[in-house]
Amino acid sequence: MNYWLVKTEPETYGWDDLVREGEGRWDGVRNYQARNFMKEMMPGDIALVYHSGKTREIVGEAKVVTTPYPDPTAEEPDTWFAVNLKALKRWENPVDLAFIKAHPELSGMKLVTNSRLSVMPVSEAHFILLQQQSQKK
DNA sequence: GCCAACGTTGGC
DNA sequence: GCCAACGTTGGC
Repeated sequence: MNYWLVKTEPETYGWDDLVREGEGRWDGVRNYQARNFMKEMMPGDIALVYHSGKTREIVGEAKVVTTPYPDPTAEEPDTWFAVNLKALKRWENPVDLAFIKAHPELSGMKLVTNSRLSVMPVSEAHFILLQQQSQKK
């Protein structure tokens, strides 16, 4: 079981859209590095959902429910991939980018060191820390 | 709105 | 294969 972080602009497709759809297709990734990570996803993996743009924060956890499959929205569907995600839990207290940057434990996250990557692995240690933070008042 | 960082494209 | 030009992402 692996942990991931996926980024999205909530104006385009965000947490609320995922909740509304129940199971949503995470598509549109057009970056090779992100694509390569996505291809490693397995059903049962957990993906943190991060909103970029006006607010910059991890808003909740979703579960990967399919293996990666060709992205139907791509012109070359053999090149790009999608997975389906199911919203698991909205975080009571979203963890924002400023917090992550300010904490030495977390400041090595790819979210900080490679700010343009839209799909990235998250270590279990980081995941646990982030989850604990989201449960604090 | 600006700009830094990064990725891609295309001329040579 | 190099690199300048350009486009995009995303934080500020």
